[in-house]
Amino acid sequence: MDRLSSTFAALADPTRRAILARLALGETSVSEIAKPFSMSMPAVSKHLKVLEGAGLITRGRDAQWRPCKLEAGPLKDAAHWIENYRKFWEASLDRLEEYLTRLQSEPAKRAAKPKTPKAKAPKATEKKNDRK
Amino acid sequence: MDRLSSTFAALADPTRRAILARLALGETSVSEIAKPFSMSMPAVSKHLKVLEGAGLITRGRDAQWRPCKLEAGPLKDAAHWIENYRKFWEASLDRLEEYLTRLQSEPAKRAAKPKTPKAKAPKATEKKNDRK
DNA sequence: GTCGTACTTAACCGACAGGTTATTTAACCA
DNA sequence: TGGTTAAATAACCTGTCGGTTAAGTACGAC
Repeated sequence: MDRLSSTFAALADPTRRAILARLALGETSVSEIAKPFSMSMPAVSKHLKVLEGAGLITRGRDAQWRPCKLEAGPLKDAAHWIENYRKFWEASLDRLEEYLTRLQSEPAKRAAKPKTPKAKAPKATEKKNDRK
Repeated sequence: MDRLSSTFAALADPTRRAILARLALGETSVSEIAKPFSMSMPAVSKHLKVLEGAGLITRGRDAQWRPCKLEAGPLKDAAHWIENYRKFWEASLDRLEEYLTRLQSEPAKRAAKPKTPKAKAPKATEKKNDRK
């Protein structure tokens, strides 16, 4: 699997995101990581393996402990990929603001014709509404 | 599934990322989206369903066509989540730069003792190296 | 109507993800 | 040497993913 895919796949699990959040506070052992979760050690171990496979953590050795450490490199690439779409969500916000502004500047439209006979359709305030 | 998880899960597939890239160029039909891929229409349809489920696209209706449109809102949340880890990868880069700078400023160290007897270990340039 | 086009849904399949329990490895301690 | 703790691995189970083919639906055109 390519790097970006395995990064996103690793981030798709809330348990793994929580583990990363914990590791952001500092390097720590597996059992310490496992504590907040109601699942077996092997399950946590598997999650760590996924994170390690994605390059998001590295594991050292300290006696019988295997300290895990956050490695945010892949996150940088993921952020960079997403960044290419920034203009789209910013454009959406612009459209929302424009819409709200228009609502404020002409508030009479809807109240003006309160009882058009047989007008069941809601006057199509938005262009098209195909949603069910 | 929570929003962030389904967003990352949707992004974990290269086909779906390619679809998003195509939609960034503009709204288009399903068969148009399917063209670059060597897979059946139902497969593409499933990918679109995943993207729609994650809120990354919306679908309209134009006769028998179902135009797909990029909705980058969830990407914004994903970017925001990742952003919390920016300091970590920036810290890594700082460490790398520091390392490279140190290498340049003292280049004699390694060349100075070319044949220390039995010194197999590479003089531990880094503080601790638990890496395998 | 019925024909063709665009697309979705249904049913199926192999592979993998996420969890379990039981066993094994690795290291410290006495 | 044997015992304890930390963690990984093995074997297994179930559900979901990504793909298939075949059938169904929605729409425009004739």
